[in-house]
Amino acid sequence: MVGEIWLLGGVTASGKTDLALSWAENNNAEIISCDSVAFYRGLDLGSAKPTQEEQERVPHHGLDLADVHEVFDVVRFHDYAKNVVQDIAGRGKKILVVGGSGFFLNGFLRPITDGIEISAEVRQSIEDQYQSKGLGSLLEDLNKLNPDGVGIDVQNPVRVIRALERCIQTGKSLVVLQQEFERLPVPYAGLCKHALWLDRQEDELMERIHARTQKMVKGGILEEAEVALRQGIETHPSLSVSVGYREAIECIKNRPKISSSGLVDSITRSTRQLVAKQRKWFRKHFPPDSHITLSDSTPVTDDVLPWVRVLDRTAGSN
RNA sequence: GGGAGAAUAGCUCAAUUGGUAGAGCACCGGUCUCCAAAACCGUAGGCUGGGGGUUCGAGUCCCUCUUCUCCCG
Repeated sequence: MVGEIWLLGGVTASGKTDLALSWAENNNAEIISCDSVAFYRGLDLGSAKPTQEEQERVPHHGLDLADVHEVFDVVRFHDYAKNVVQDIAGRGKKILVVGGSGFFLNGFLRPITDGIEISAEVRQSIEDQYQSKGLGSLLEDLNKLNPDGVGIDVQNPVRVIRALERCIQTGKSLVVLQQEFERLPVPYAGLCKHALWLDRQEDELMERIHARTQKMVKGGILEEAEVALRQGIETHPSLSVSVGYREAIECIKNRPKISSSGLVDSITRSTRQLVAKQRKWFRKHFPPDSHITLSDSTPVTDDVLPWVRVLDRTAGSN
C-alpha cells in the first residue's frame, strides 16, 4: 500500500472537526472518523457527529457503520479501515484519520490485536464459569496454564477473561502469546504516517465542553437515548455507559427526578473525566512533540501544525 | 417573638453505652493486544462550625456564640 496517512487525535471539544475539515480541503484529503461512538447509527448528538453539511464539504468514512445492539470493536473497525484506506490511497488522495478514541487510532501505528478468534463455546464457558464461580476460579485455571506467571492485572475481570480465553483457545501460554504478538507486522505498512493531537487552553475547553453539552441536551439527547434503548443499547457493554448516553439513560429511568440542568451537569462532569483520560493516553502513546494547544486568540494555520512523522518499527524490535 | 432539629473530607453521609475519625462520589496518579467514551488499581484529603466546661480521655455529655432548615404565632 502506498500513500499518506495523517492521524489527527485530540481531546473531546478541542476542535478536531473544524481543523480536520479545513485541513482536508487544503490538502486533498478524505476523512476517516475514528470515534468509537460515531461508528453507530443514531448516536449523533452524544458523539458530536459531523453534520450533513460538514460531511458534504469533505468525503467522510467511519460513520454509521453499525447498530447499537452490535459490537463494533477495534478488530471490526480496522478490517473496515484497511479497505477504506486502500480505496482513498488508490484515488491518489491523502487520508486524514480524525478522532479522540486513542485505542482505535493506535491500530494505525502498531499491532493492537493478535487475530486470535475465540470460539463461541470457549467464550461462553468462561463467561459461565465467571458468573457461577467468580474471578478466583478463572485465576486458578489461568495460573495452572501459566506456571511462569501471568503478568496481567489479576484484579481486572476483563483482563483475566481475555487472557484465559486465549490460553484455552490456542493451548499456548501467555508468555508465548506475548512473544508472538510482538512479532506481528506493523499495520498499514508502506504508508507514510504522520501524527498530531490537539488540546485546548483549559478555560476555553471548559467553556466548549459546557456549550457542547447544552447543545446535546437541547438538541434531544434524551430522545436519541430513548430510540437507542428500544434498539437494545443496554446490551452493549460500553455504549450504554458512554458519555452522554449513560446519563441520559439514567435520567429516563428516574424521571422526573433529574432536571435538565442536572443532566447537563452530569454529562459535563463525565466529559471532563474523559478529557483527562484522553490526555493521559495521548501523552503516553502519541509521539513526543506531536501535540499543540489551541486557543481562540492564536488561530493556527496548516504550516504551524507540529505533525510528527511516525517511522515503522521493524518487526520484533522495540 | 416562641419552639424543634442540624452543623464531621470539595459533595452526600457514617462513627457500637464517651476510647487513636470512616465510606461512596469528585479530584489527582497509574495499568491495559480485540467491550477502550470500557474495565481495573493506587495516593492524597478533616484542630469533627467558634469559644468554654466536665473527664485519664469528647465528633459523642454540659454551657455559650454563629449559621442553616423546619414548625407555631
